[in-house]
Amino acid sequence: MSIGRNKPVTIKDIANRIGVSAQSVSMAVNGTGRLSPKMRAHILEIVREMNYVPNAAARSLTSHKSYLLGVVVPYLSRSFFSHILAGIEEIAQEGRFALLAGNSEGGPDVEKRAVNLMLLHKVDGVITLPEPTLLDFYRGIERSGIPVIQIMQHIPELNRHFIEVDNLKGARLAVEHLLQSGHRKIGLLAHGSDIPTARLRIEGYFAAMSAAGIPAPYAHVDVKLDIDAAETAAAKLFSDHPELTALFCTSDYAALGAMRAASKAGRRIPEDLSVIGFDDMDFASLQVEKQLSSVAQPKEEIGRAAAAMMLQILRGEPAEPLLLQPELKLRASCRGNVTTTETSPHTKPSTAGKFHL
Amino acid sequence: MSIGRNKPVTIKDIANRIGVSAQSVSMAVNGTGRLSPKMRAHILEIVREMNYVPNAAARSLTSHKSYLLGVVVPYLSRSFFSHILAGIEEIAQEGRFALLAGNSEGGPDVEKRAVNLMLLHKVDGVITLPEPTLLDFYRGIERSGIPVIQIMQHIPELNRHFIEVDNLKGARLAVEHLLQSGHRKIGLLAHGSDIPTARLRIEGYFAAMSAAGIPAPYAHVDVKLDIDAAETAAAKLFSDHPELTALFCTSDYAALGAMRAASKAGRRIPEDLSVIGFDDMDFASLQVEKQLSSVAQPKEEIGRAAAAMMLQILRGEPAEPLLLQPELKLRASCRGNVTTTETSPHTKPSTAGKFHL
DNA sequence: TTGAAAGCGATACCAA
DNA sequence: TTGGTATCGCTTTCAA
Repeated sequence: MSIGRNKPVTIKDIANRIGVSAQSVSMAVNGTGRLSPKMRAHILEIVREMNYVPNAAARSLTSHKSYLLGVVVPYLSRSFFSHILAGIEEIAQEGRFALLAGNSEGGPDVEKRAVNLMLLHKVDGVITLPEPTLLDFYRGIERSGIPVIQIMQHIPELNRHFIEVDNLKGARLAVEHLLQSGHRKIGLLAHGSDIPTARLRIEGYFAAMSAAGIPAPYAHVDVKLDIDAAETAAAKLFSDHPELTALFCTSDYAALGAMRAASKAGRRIPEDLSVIGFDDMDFASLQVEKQLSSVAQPKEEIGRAAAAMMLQILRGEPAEPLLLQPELKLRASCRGNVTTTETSPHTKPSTAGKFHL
Repeated sequence: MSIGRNKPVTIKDIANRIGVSAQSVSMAVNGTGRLSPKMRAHILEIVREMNYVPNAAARSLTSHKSYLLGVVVPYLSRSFFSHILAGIEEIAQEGRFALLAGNSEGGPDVEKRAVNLMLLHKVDGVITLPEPTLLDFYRGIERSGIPVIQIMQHIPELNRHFIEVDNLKGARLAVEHLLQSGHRKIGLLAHGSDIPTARLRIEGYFAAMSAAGIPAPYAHVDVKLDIDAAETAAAKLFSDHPELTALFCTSDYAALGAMRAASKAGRRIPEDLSVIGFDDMDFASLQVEKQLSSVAQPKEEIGRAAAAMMLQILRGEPAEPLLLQPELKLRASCRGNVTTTETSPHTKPSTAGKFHL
């Protein structure tokens, strides 16, 4: 066994071996240009035989295409973003693009660092969940010819290349369902009203309530995004408004806090209180008993759509912004609904795989 | 606003502008070689002024270092792997490495495809959760000079570069805790005994039981990795062995199924039955009431350790395999323990961030 | 339809 | 300490 790395086969080696020029080989490998079918086939045969692997760096240098896509999300570790990442990967890989993944840790400076690292690697495009203050930064990137696609939230001044989910609609779906189930005293437990997406969910609640002729805000608390804070706030809400029969929460975390508060206050779910959350986090369906109803965002689909839009743009085709539709997942936490233990598809481990995680 | 991409500044542009040679600039930028401090400072100033960004592809071509790290996991979307990925990213980025993320979808062919894509991009190293049947494939990669680091599970014949978690110890910790809490009738709900890591967890149970002088297997079911299957199996276990007071499950999914079965059978947790799972998935701590005790694997740490080992190897330093220690997280599902609602740190959304996911 | 030659942008090696 | 030059592997442009 040799210690040093054996030099990889280059396009020239192939060319010399067959006795053709380098770019004939290039053309054969890339399926471009005009080449006699016979020649092409022969070259490809030798390519396989000699185990030739093209060098993407060299390609990138001459062709100005790296086949690299950069993706930055606030927290790589969080389930929500990892589902998006997986969606992006699925499509990117089909287009023979590799994925450069970066973590912004929710801060503009780290985000910049992460994207700059990608820029250095000459990514063909960047998919990001952009920090609004980085408008100029991203603008510069687009000006340099690298398309930027925004997901989940977008900077309107930057471009019209974004994929979002209809948060307002999602909230309306949830509240309308509660109304249709006969609830009138529906409270709102909102988190971070300074976050645009959260704002829309709040608006959705108001819209649905006022459409039903119910003066709103009926009972509204705004809390920091924290389960414990939500629990405290919900407890207060319940004692201030004992007549509440339903609660819409703008996040599953908030809903979890609320359910804990309800449980401690001796309010049974769903008999005394129906609860609907937002995001359909894994834990919503993975409760032992009272599985949480939630407005699900099509996470993987967001990723797929973003990647598809990117490929489209890179092909030079125009792209329209996309507003994806959320879906209300009804589970045991709502009165009048099935109480069977349901497992949402994406969290259900396959029975066949070799990995159990 | 110009349509075309304005040509990026190259090292030559800088050199011409100042009147020095190209490699003086290169040296200044990379902090290598000998250069008068004055010169170096001056160059760096101009570099900043002209907004020079090095071209990683060109670098890769000459230096044979791409500063790209490939990471393949079975399922990018799953929380477990995304935490590992985040850990890797953290260290990689500190070393100025970018991350090429790939999804193997639990199958050898996809895994190969994913890694091959990375190879094409000339990654400096590959971190993988390897499919055992790909021994020869990975061997070829190592032979070509690209180090491969294995995480979670490893192919012994490949190399000694792996990071694992002590599954046996984790299981022992759990069962020993149950024993110390006074339990004697401790059941085992195991999943996929064909998976090496699962095997070790089963062994850990046996080891702890026999060390305590309790004939084992006491009550043992082996199920497919599926919550519903686990529930069914657990239900049978409970009716066959009504005397059981505790249950160790080799995964949190199995434990969830068991808790559901217990609930339906009218067995209260933890009064009638203590349950401990494995993996400390997000949903374990994010239960409304009965939070699941679980053996936690240091997911992020696995990633960090893997990346650190990679950097070490790339620096030419030798590396020893690492066996990380699991930690028993005691929660409400065990008798005799605190029943406060606890949120595990990594799943607790920060109160400060702008993102709520 | 194919071949020869010129870069792409950076580093490494050698000479000064 | 600094500058020239070859070269990395491939694509592209231009001739043939």
